[in-house]
Amino acid sequence: MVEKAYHHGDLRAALLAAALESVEAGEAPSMRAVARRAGVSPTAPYRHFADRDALDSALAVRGFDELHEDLTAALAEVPSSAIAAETLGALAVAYVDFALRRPALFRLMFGGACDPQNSDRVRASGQLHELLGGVVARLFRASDVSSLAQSLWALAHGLAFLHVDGKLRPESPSEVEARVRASIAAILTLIEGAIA
Amino acid sequence: MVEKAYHHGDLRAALLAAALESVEAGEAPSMRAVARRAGVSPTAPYRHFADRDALDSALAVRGFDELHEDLTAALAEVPSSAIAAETLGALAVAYVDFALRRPALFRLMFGGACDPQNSDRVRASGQLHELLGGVVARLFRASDVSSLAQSLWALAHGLAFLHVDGKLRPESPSEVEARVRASIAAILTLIEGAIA
DNA sequence: TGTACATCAGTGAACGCGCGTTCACTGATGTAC
DNA sequence: TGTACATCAGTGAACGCGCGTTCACTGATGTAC
Repeated sequence: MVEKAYHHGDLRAALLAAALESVEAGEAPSMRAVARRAGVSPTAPYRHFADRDALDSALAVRGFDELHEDLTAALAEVPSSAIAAETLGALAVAYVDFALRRPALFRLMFGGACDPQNSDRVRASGQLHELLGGVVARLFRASDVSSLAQSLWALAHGLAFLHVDGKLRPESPSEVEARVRASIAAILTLIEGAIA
Repeated sequence: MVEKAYHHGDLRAALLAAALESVEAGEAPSMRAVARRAGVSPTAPYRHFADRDALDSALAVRGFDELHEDLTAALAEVPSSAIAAETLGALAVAYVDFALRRPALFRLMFGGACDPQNSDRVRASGQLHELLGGVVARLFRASDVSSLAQSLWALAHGLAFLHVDGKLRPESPSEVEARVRASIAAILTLIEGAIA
């Protein structure tokens, strides 16, 4: 699986991949565990990540980037003539879907345990802010757009977390998917009714 | 601070209190750390908790119980003539408030890391389900109440988590409080408009 | 094309740490007579 | 009330573990001449 050579080629990428496997397997992505998984000596990661925190941050950044891509892709599939509910629904579904596909990564991104100073991380999560804020601003010309954007993000975020944590009635993946859509529809329909 | 005596009196309670301090201080509530904080030998906790997991679960149960109390209290202060938005707003504010006052406990409760089999824990989080479901059922006579309840819970939960994780623009505690109210109001007003 | 050397990526031994958990123990408490 | 004894809560030494991190190292790569 791992190309064995003294110089690995792209160990940094391999380590990140290993860390992702680690984290999705429910293990903490420790420096040593990640090195082990990548088939490399325990201290090799230090050539690519200053310390444990840097590894965590790099993982989180990757998560934010992927989530951003997913949301962008979801947005691209919505026809520009779509009403707000359709657009927001698509975004929310993509958001929850990401969390369900990558539960541990999602938790790591939002777990808050690791340092919020890391600049890449700030940038990556900032992109999310912009994307969401932009969409809401485009859809609603209300005065307090930021508060509405916050609420909508929170709705998707809460659905994601509750499902990831299994705090809702246990269901099969496809049922979960359907339920999420139903929940989103429930609120979005009400909102649409008020706006239209 | 700690009454020094061979027989402690209520070491279990003291350990739980120490664990809460631990967790709110940002440390992991390890068996040893908790014992240390309670001024007791490293193995004393084993008289009261089978293992590390039992400690975690006990903490989570306590968290769920406290949150349930907070929500019940918030509900009691809402006049019975209140419209849905007022009732739900009060609940959501109490929910977010709990998360902000006890961020680490909140994360522990919903972090999902520890075992979901624990029966006390299932009971404690079940009580939350009932409370929320009951309120929503009372307020709305809609057909799919469970999906709506889920959405509303998710909204509060998402707001709580985003604030706890500092994913929203950093703000002073009082500003956070105001913003939460504003966000809730933003959506609830729309819902009210659709229903009234 | 060939050699000398600097650079750099990965090694492996070693450190000290806090952890969870076990064990045989001991001191305090409470109950039976 | 007083003594004997069972019960139980807390002790402290000890174990093995994986971790983060350091260090001096070595083998591969690439560049200058």
